[in-house]
Amino acid sequence: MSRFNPLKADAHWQRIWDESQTFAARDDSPKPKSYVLEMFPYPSGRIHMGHVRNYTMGDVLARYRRMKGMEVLHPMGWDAFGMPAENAAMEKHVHPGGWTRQNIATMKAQLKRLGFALDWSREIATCEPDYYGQEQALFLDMLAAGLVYRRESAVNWDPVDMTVLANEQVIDGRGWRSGALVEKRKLNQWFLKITQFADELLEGLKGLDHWPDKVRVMQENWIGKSQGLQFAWSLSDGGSVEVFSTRPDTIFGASFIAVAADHPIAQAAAARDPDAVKFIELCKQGGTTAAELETQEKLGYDTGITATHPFDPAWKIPVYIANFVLMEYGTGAVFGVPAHDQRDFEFATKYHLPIRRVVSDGDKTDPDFVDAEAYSGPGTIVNSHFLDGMDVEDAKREVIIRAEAGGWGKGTTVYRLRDWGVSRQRYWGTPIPIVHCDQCGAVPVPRDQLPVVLPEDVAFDIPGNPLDRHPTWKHVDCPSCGGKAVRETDTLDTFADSSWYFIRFASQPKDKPFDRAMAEQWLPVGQYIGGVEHAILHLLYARFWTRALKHIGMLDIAEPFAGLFTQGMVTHETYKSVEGKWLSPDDVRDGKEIATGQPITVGRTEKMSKSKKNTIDPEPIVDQYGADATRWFMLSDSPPERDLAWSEAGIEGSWRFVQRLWRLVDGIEEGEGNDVALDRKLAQTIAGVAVDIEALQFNKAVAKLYELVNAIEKAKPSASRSNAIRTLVRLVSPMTPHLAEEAWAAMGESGLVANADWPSYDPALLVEDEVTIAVQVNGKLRDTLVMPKGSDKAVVEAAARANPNVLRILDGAEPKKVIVVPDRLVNLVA
RNA sequence: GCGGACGUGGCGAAAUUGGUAGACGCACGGGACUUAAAAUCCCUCGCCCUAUGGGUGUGCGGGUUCGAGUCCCGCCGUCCGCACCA
Repeated sequence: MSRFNPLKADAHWQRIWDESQTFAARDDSPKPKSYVLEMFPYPSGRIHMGHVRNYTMGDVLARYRRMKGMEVLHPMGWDAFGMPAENAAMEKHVHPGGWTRQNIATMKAQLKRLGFALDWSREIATCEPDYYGQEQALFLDMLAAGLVYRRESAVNWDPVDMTVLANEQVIDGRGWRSGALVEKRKLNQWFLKITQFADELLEGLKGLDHWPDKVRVMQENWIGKSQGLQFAWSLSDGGSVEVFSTRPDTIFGASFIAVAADHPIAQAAAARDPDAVKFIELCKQGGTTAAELETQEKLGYDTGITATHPFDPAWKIPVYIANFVLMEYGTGAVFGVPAHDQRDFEFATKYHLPIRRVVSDGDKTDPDFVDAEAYSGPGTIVNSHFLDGMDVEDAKREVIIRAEAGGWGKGTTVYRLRDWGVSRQRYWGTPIPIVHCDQCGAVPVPRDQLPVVLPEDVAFDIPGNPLDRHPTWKHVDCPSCGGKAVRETDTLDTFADSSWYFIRFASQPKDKPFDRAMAEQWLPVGQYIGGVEHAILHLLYARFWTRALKHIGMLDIAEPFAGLFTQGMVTHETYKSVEGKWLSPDDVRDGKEIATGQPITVGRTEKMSKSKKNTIDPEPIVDQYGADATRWFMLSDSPPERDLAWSEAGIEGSWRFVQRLWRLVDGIEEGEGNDVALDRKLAQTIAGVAVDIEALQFNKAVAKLYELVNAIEKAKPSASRSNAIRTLVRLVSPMTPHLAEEAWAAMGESGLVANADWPSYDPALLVEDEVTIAVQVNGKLRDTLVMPKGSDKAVVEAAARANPNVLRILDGAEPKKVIVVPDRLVNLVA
């Protein structure tokens, strides 16, 4: 009996798939279309296990859908712009383009070795002018439609990466890539008007039934919609201050106004009062991490100004500068209602401001609020003149109506979402197709001059943007007046590149970003698979970009990804030497460090990372075990949304299974006669595996296939058995495609198993004719009965009563009650 | 603090949505084959006990039910996201 040799088989079948263009998606196919997409990789150098897991899942689905008769678009490309290329350029003195293209070549070869059913004819790399040039065209389309603007703004400046970051890219006050503390700077920046779509993006989430709730909630929170009243208080210095509140119903509980440290009122106070300056400085020192915010005291500085209550000219409250008010949110000023907001409560307690109850808490209606913390729940409005007796929601409406009627306020919706700042002071990105002219201002590059190509001759010996200091590149004539002008030297945030690549996969004409009809044939992506780390950034930007294109009338697709699946990480044990240094799995054998023979300590199983040295390079694994065993392991054991712990034993197990499959095929004996039990098992497996793959529950599909293999191995030769083996080859082909092709050919089947149909079965076989019925006494299992399916209740009850175990336990007693669940169980209650 | 997910053998996990808990895999142990090893095959495998049986068992404490991993109430713990959001 032979062994399956992946070294030979993998390359052989990969070449055949390649040559016959097996997985090229046909645009003109009459079959129903299906778009399966995994998040395209950044070409960092080599693929890692996370890629293998991600792409294996998508591949199984793509291959399965092909077998089910669908025309599947399953493309691959490269998110090829970005900073690591520039860092490599600085460290290793290579060109970012050369470095990136070399990485792409390496990683493409690695992906090919895993036998993914990808349509490589549609491969795109975002760093090539035929891609980013079309992106520049889209940028200009958005500009023309008023979705792009430029303004000076305080931006998040990453001093290590020397570039601006979007709000989404600042995590706990630090750059998402560099981890450096982000500074505020004023710069002229290009913005995309994502806020114009805030409500659409929020509402659209409701229809995304095939997205994880977690991701929908995260996006919902990020968009952060609040409805309330924006209104003005007139001030004792003759001015006024605009505040925003979601609780206008508590307006009669106001006891102070608080403004942000960089609010104009604070600035004005600073101009006349040195103590105010000191306080503002203090505010700016405050940290922004979770822990710091939690412990940070609410501090205020009384400006001496008072504000007049809009409903009572005689009612004055003080105006404070406060460290907890953010200039970026709402109007940068709030009115404080200590009784019904915990933050205001703490502030009022510290500065001895009145705490007035205006919402009843159960029976408590007393205006003197003496509770230990603020009450923010529902209730009836009290101590509030004309609002008394209303519930909170009615009172909100009433105050808004009166404010609007009185002309001093307006019902408003405020979003946390900010416009998307896309300017990056980097070289390795899509050049922003704009020319700055002293006479004409910012002028779009004419369409016939696109793409604006990145110059190749750049140097990275000093920090900063090489485009900015390039001797010639930026100096051009103004497209409008012909006078001397300079190019925009900022490039687009690379998240722009990944915001529409899935459209370009569906349609990639030379002369435009995409063909509308062609793109609409494939879109939306039916199943998108990737890491949860993109839950906000990439997925929100892509949703926005798609809606922007719809708004412009370029594409009639509202949501780009109908189905989303976020897969778990691949993890591995961590090891430390006696000296406490991280050790790679390669340095460890039998609990000892190979180099020193010293015992090692096994740490937590964690996400594979270079810093903890617990990575496993997929390539040697594929060398040793082949693509199929590697793929099989990626699908086994752990549910795909959870983490998968890589282990030597696990991959060995997968390897054994691949060989077991091969032995079945290799040792196939044509038998006579039917084995109905095996026929049933086969039918159940065909049906069950299909359900599991469709639900992306690969671990369950794997378990069912093991069961079938166990059953076939135990079965005696019969026509059923040889049929089961032939069918098994098709069932495993999405997971272990090389072995399946090899087996398919060995069994004398024609064509490729990749083009075979998913097996069918007789539905009658799914119906068991015998069932095992549990026999319980007082809810405890005492025995089981095997009976014909659909047996009469009375018959089943009689059989249960006659059961020796039951007789012994009942000991002659008559059951008080008998529950018979047809085909499931009998419970005798004594 | 807010939001979300989760908690089942030594480990990864399953359990048709209230009906035989632990399918399937990994590991461990025993055996067969072999001069030996590898490979392969067979058996055992939640825990406890007086063992062809019985008790107990799905983070903890209650509850509903003939019957709870699943439903309800109250806790504890782990992970993830957001956060002075007005």
